[in-house]
Amino acid sequence: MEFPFLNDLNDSQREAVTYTGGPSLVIAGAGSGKTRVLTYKVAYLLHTGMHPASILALTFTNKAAREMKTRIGQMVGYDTARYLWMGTFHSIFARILRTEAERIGYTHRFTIYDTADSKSLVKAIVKEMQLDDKVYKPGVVLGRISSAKNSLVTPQAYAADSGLQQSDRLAKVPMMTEIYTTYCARCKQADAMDFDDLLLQTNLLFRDHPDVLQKYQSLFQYILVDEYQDTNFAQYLIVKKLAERHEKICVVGDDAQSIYSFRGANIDNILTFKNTYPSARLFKLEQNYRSTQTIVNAANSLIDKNSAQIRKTIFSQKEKGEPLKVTNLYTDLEEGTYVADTIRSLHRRPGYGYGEVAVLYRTNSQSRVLEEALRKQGLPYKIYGGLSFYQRKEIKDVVAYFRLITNPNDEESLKRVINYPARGIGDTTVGKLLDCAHTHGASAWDVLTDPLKYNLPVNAGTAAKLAKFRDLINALAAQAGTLNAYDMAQSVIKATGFLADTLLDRSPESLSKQDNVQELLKAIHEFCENKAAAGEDNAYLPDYLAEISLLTDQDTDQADDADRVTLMTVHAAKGLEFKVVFIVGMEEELFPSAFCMENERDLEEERRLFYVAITRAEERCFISYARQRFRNGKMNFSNPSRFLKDIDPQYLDCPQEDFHEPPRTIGSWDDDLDMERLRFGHGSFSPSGRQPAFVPPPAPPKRLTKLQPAGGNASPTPVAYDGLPVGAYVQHAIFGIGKVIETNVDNGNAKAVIDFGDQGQKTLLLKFAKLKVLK
DNA sequence: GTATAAACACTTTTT
DNA sequence: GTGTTTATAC
Repeated sequence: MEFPFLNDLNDSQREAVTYTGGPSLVIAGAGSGKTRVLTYKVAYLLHTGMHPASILALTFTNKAAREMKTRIGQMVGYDTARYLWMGTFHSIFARILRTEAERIGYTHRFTIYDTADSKSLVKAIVKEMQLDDKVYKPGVVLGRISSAKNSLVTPQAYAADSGLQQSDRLAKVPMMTEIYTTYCARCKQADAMDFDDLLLQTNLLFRDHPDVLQKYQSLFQYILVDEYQDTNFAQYLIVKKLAERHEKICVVGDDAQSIYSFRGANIDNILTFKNTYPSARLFKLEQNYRSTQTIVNAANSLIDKNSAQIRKTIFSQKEKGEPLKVTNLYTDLEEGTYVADTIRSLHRRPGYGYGEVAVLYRTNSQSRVLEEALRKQGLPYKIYGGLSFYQRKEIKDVVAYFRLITNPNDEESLKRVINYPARGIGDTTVGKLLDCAHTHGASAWDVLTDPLKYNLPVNAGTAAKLAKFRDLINALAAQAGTLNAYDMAQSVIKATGFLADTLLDRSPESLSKQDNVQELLKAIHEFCENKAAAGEDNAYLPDYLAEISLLTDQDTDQADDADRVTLMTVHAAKGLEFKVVFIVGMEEELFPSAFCMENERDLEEERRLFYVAITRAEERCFISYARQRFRNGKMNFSNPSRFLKDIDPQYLDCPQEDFHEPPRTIGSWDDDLDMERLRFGHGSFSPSGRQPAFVPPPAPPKRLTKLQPAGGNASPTPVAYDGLPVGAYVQHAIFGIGKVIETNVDNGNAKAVIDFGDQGQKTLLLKFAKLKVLK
């Protein structure tokens, strides 16, 4: 029987889908139908008679896996699709690790530490070792541990590596080896793996247990990897080992969209795929179905400035489209107003619903001003990023109980809940407990189980409190084998006193906590029902935990189909598309980020990030930058991003200035003037969205002639106005060009009467008006 | 052992 | 400007 779906594909897509002879690399340009190729390829493999359980398809997000699974299910039937090994790297290998856990000294119920747990553990270790946590910053230390794990460097290897040792000495953190060693020992003691362990331990498992490797090698007849440009060394090696036998592997990705190197992703994996698999075929998907020709061409001209890449010619056959509009604003606040105004004006046209619009920024902190600007004008929006559901304190607390019940050795969970709700077990006692455990090489739970054996130095009252807590957890653990996850969850929040504690007060925070916990219970209920519906007997607490510990905010987004503007970071936007895209904050030290400007490699990644941002747009792309911006509580002055110069100007619409002007010096006279303009100018110029959307913003301050002395301290001294002679021509942002009729000082404020021709005569306060004097 | 205030630090973050 | 952590008093 002929595979019925081939007609849905273009030539290059079809070639990529039907080639199953050996390793293949599919370079999928932005918007070129990458997911389509992956899903069709899986369907095609099934069509050729391959069993679903012998296909391994790896993605980076649960969402991607879920969507692909759904689409394949629609093509070949859910009863087939459900047997596919399709999921994130982490979830697939967590599953394999649970099966094989005993081989590497873990139990199948091991806990997965999230980043907060890992950080807390590092912090505790640094403190115990009496090191300065200003020097050994937990985040930095964890980063080094994470890179080590992603490069498959175990603590022993770390100690033996002179390069790493020297690097640590240079970074003034010579105790890294000891911290790393202790960190791993503690995780093991707690029967816990962090995110990186899921990949590292899989590698160790395959390295040290050839029979296990062989088992999975023969199980997986075909391996597919999505977003291959984002794989790190640990992922690369797992895939390589698994594929070693049949070399039936297809990886899909786009080197131009590699933006996760800070998480260990190595772009070389995709760039040098041919070295790993010399017989590999290369397929390029170069037709972009998403964006206008102008957007595609602009993005091409940008990415062309990068040196490390696989050359390709992305093209679009859609309409030519409008140029990318670049806009210069004075301040971040005005940028917000500009975005809101433009969205509103677009929205008046049919086909431009709010849901078609996204505002993308480099850092989450930029969202505030934008949010306020949109809210001020009553525009509906949704923000991605920030605290996810599972990172909220109350949820983490409840989940910590679940974790502790499932795995009492889970020290991070124990620390979290042993005194929450308050049971009179304070820091001192917990400190003694942990200290005692660590000196005896036991887990905290071991000590709790038999305090006398370990000589825990506490008085009788404290000992009783500890015993009570221990009995509570034990009692719940005993129930966990018989009750399903939902019944258990209810039992937990009652028995632990959690419910009573949150119900106690009626403060708004407490009410919101209750809501969130109810939400959690609802989710657990759904989980149990789904399992029951599928006829599976794995709806117990550990099963639920195994599922959620690898879930993140991306997965919890409510089916929110309300028509809202989307606000998110460029990173979060990867893989998405919008009719209209705003890219804001295109400024030096922000985009590219100040942290990425030192070496060319990082800079190229930032350029790819900009590329990702532009290629999210289907029809219109608006790029803006501000001259000054609040950052970290301070006002900062900035220059336009160097990346703006990388785009071929023929695709841009930027009338008001070129961004080739030399860098401005901070604290110059101009900037003082700017500060003044910001403070006063704002109220008169960005009122409630009166400004028409496409009015060119005021000219850059650089070209301003002095209109008033830099008496910025707002003293009541009369302000001179000798810089503005009667008869001079000036330009105003809204009224246009006008002639000065007269100037005067009224109540210490310099004023000018200006004739704007058909706009009429206006009396303007010079300190409010942004006037450009024309020569 | 717990509640307050000052001190602090702050890119991006698929898991 | 915001949220988190640590120091201090209760």
